[in-house]
Amino acid sequence: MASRAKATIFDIAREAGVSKSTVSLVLQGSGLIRPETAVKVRKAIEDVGYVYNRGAANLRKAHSNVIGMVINDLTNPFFAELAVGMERVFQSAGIVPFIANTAENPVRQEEVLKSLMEQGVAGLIVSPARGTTPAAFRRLEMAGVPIVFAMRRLPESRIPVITPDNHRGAYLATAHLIGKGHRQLAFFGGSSDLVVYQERLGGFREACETLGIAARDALVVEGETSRRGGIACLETALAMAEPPTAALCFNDAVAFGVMLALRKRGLEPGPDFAVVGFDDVVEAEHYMPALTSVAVDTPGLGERAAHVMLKMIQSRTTRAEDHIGAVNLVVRESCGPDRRALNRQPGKGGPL
Amino acid sequence: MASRAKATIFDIAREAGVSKSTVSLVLQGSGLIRPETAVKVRKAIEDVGYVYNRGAANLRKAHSNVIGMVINDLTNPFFAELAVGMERVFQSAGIVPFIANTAENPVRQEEVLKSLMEQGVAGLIVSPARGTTPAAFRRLEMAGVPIVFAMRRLPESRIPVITPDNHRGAYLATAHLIGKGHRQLAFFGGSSDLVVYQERLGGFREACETLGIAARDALVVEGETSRRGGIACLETALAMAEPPTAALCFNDAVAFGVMLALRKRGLEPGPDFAVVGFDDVVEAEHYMPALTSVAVDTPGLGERAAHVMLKMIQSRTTRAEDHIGAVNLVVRESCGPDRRALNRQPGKGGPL
DNA sequence: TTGATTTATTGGAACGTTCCATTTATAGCA
DNA sequence: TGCTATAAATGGAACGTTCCAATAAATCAA
Repeated sequence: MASRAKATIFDIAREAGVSKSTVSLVLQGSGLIRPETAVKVRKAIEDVGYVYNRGAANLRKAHSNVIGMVINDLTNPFFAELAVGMERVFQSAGIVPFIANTAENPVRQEEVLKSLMEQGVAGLIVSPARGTTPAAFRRLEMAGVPIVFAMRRLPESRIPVITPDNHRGAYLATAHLIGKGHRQLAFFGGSSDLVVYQERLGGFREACETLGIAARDALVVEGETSRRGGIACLETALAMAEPPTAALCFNDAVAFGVMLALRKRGLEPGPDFAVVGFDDVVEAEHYMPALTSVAVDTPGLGERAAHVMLKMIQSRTTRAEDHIGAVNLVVRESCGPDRRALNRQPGKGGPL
Repeated sequence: MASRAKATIFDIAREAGVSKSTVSLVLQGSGLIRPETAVKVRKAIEDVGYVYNRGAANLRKAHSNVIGMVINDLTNPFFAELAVGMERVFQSAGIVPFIANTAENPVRQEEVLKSLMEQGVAGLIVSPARGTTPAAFRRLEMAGVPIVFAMRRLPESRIPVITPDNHRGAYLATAHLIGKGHRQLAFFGGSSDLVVYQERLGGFREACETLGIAARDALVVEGETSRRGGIACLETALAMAEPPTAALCFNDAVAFGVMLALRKRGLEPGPDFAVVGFDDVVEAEHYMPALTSVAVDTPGLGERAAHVMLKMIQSRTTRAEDHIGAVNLVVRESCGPDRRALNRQPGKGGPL
């Protein structure tokens, strides 16, 4: 049974009493071969325990069907959701995407990209690691490999991008906070080396300006994009002379951290301090209290990215349009009105 | 610059004025070539924008350096942690593991496995999808591909397994609950088609028997292994005539769901109903209240699995020993003593 | 100087496919 | 029956590497 040397189409050919070419045709489902012959060959394939050697085939065909997905942080459930969306569409196209993690490390990313290239990928969907330079993709671009960026863009690069409307999302969330009566706002987490950060912060700032919040009342605290970062941000903010009463967080992880830190101080997220997240990961809904967050339809973006990729491969081009995904604010329990605002106008009513 | 046809070692050879064989030697870092020649060749490699064709090489060498990781649920942060651990060791071995997701679907798993085989993987680390039959791996085994199962085992299979000591973990957790004075215990979530479930449930049962809990006071509620499953389990349990006062959950996700459902009913996890999780994912510590859970050192298991894999590849064997990882109970805030027990013996003291 | 050794380099065959150009078999038609 | 048109099957070359055996160049011993 356990034949030592692996079987090739020649073995199948001998077994079935046909030529290697016939076997190859059968393997590719060509309509040129007689049905009975095909049956015979397929039986032989089973019998010898054949496994197709895609490497050898690619050598001749010059294009694989491997699509790589390069992700900067597998640990963030957000990216898992993205991956799931992509897989849905690739699966129905009969292709299996391979995922590789760069752990937010540009050096590691270089290795991953190199490995994927050597493997002869047909295309790449990438959420670039922080600090990536456009040079990292020059090789790929020269080789004509289709690439699409998901969720993150590089400062100056002509590679197509699929991303949510970060600016608008931040604007919506901030407007909501202001509408609740908050006048001292904060933006928590993230740092300016991320384009996404600039976009979200931009939306926050624009909302503040447009809706009459003085610049000095819009506090910006940079920090890690994690629970821990959120905790740190809140500590910093509450230590100030005129602390904010509400915060828009760079992402949900930061928001969770903020809520945690509030609780630790005996404050209740929502009534005592309003917090809004960004991304609306599944946990947001299940948190206590449930987190108000900007929903970006992550799996949907994954699907989009996959479709664009498929189209690029099919039309053998390396260019495509950017896609800016719609966002919407999902209001839950984590942001009540400003208490002081309520005191000022006692008749103004309840939480909604 | 953007040469249409991709460069081969022949192009390099021409550029550098040497033979293809010399180029090949340089590529492999052979000590046989004169340093100056090597330099010349390496320059040519840069100049022509060469990318190594691993497929072609494997055709000759018959063993790739690709290792695949097949995961049943990318969405569960638990598996991301496992992946991270593995990547640590593979990275230092200079190899890039490719991750593929089966979404707990045996059919999808079949496709993934097939694709990986065709790609000529050197080895596979697999957390099999629920309902996998040993037959799914026969092909791989016949081909002599080293396989390691991580976290889950198949009922009857000689493939080596890396798994935490589920039985012991469940025993410890249950004993802890009983030590707190609980007499009506429940086991929430999971279903018996999972070997892991049987192991954990086994530990629970053994602790109950050994420590004097009657079988009729040990309630078992099967359910999804997710937050939602946890919510459902709690509802079911509390609807009973003599509801439990504490539960060991199949995993942390179930535990989170249980805590959520408790809160929804106005009960406080810990004081009103003790809950213990399993796996100790990072969120457990950050939850409110922090979840008591059985820590299994997931990244450590990932590292173990990777090491075993490397060793198998190196010694070209397909056999290895199982590894049962140590576990320990991390006590946090989610399980107080049974209130009724306190009432019975008021002097018995505080939560610990 | 010559032959024996060592050091660097090279050509050719092989790996397992695909695809093109042929060949062979089958059927259709006058 | 012979001839063409169609269908089915085939052999050979090519894809980009690696590895072995062989050659060429440099060094050494006598």
